[in-house]
Amino acid sequence: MRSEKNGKSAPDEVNPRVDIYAVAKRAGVSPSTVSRAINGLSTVNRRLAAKVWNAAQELNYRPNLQARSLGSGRSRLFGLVVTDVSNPFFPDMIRRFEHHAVKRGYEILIGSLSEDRESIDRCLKRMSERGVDGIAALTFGLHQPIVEHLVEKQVPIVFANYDARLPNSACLKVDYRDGYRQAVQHLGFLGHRKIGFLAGTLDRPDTPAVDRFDAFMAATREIGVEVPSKWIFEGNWTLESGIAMTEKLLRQRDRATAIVCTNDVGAIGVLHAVMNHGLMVPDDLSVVGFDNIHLSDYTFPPLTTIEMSLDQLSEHAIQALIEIIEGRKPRSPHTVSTKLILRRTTGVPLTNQPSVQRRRVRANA
Amino acid sequence: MRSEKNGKSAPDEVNPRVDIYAVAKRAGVSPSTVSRAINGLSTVNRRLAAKVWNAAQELNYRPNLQARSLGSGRSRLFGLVVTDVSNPFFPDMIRRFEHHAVKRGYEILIGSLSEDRESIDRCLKRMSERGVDGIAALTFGLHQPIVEHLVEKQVPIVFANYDARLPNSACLKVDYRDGYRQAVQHLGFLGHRKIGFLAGTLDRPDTPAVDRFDAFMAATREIGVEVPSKWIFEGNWTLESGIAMTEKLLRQRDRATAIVCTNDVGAIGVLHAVMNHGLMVPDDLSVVGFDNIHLSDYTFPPLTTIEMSLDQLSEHAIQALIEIIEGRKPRSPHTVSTKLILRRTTGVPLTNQPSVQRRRVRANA
DNA sequence: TTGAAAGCGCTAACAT
DNA sequence: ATGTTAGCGCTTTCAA
Repeated sequence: MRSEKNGKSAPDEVNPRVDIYAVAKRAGVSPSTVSRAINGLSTVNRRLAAKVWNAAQELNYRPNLQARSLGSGRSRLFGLVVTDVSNPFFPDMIRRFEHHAVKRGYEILIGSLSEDRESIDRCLKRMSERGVDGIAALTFGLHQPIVEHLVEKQVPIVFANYDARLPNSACLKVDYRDGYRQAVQHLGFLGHRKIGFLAGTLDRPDTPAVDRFDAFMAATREIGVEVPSKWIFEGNWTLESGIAMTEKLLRQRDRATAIVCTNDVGAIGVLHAVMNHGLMVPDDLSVVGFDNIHLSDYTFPPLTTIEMSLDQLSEHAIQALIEIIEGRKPRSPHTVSTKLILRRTTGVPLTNQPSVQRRRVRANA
Repeated sequence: MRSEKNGKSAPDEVNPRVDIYAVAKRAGVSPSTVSRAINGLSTVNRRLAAKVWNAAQELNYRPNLQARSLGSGRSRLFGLVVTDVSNPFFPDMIRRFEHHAVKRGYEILIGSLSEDRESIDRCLKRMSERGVDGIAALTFGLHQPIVEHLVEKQVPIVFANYDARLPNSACLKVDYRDGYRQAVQHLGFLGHRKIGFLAGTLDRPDTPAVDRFDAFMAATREIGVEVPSKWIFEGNWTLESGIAMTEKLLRQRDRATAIVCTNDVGAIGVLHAVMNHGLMVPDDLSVVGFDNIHLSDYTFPPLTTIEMSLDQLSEHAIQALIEIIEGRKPRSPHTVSTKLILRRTTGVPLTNQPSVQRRRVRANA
């Protein structure tokens, strides 16, 4: 017998509790019928269902989702695990994911991982205590420790570009190949034959850095363009490494006329370095990014880049999770498409014609 | 009698359910004692508490937070309501908020609002069904409809720069004055007397656009600088309006030598427009942004801007919410500090000396 | 200080 | 198709 629970204010005569019993009473049916009607079970007589809906409306009934979870064993909560790199690309992903989750009736819990084991444990523990129905690990790396942590649990999980080979898991496949193919063919079409690449850290397999690099190499091979190793610059995803690597590029005697990047932030570093040298993009160097982060539309000049569909990524992740939950075998890897976004950082190669610079600046207006 | 609930797999002999009863049994105490020990109630005998903790450890006990919520009436969930403008500043805020919430043992539910009434209703409904313990409305505007929606509920809520005068509400005060004072004094120190302002939409009161504008005007007044209305440009927060307003500025015969902005995105528009005209920042025009969004460090040149502490904002919001929940009267408006971040877009005014342009570009390297 | 037991609001197995 | 009822795992009152 509690007179007043800590949190919610206690119901009284003036403000009686509105639960399924109240609704049931008003609709003249049993609580289970209310539950069934509210949840849209098809086994409910249409007329009764209508009465329930009316009663609920009149009483301004709001289901208590906590209770629902406890009763059903399903929380309608998904965990979204991302890495804590200050990558401007993640926030967008979070928003899209949130959006699609809500559309499907789910809420999401966000977990940011750093590299250390402890942050992973804490995050996964949090999720499990809240009873998430599934986890989307869009970490692009860090798969192994997550898998280890989850191997005994039964919670459904979906990875990006990583096949965990776990019972309740699914794998999303981002089509890097197609994106880089579009970019490289575009450069080839403009007349570039000397194309470089700004890579991320390539020291570990199964990372997006490696996947993207491979995709680029495959694409150049396809159009018969050779990429000597001196034009492959291993950076680390940061603006700074983009700048540093570009300095290196600009110092080379036989330099590439275009550079394709692993990510937009690195590409922006390239832009800075080129400007700092008093050279122009795209005349002196064409550059292509990857991610199509919000700000890539705001660079000077606006960055040509490859976009992966964050909407598809989120939708498919959620779809896959729901399929697992409902016991349907997720059909073949969901694939996430990519496409080239043409802006102003690619053009025909004009090496050794520095005199056009000023004119070009104005032409951009 | 259920043989197996839909969601969680049923416990069996090999994998028995680990709940407080299991822990109680192992520790040789009652379930209530376990509950009390786990929740750190001080009324528990230290030795018993230790036994409980051990038992919990050994069984790898994880509390079920759904059940906890249902029992206690507190969900340990906060709603974070933001506006859906594609403002690069919100993602950062979400991250910081998330971080601090988790530190305090809360999870957050994100809701993005558009202007329309329906999205507000949907969002607030979502939050109330999940039983959030409080809501932080960091919408910077849109206060009124939210208040209307919440006026009958008792859920604690905190606004930014808006005093709702609701029973369970608190107000965070962002110190715009100080930030713009620092910016204006910095410009004054550099020798600027002709300072313009790029405003947001000023059509409604109680918006950050107005607050920031007022702060700027107060600051110029303080140092005895007059700002004629022709140097006040009303934009709408976007890059495009930043560009358009700058075109206008550059066309004026007697033009300002510096422009202070309502936000970074607008300021970046200014940067673009200036470059498009073949002019240089800061020589031809100094510019100051506001927000210190991630990308403002990546512009060319890197943007001098005013930062408001997102950490303080989140921490204070959560603090205020917790104070309300615990019945303590939140002490006077929590204030959020701002500070000028000096980068490369401000310098001494060099109007009518366009010849320095090229040199300057290189000097930035 | 500790234990027993009655809820919290809902779902789902079982019976009808 | 609908009703009855026993939980879901925890908190908290009340009694000891």
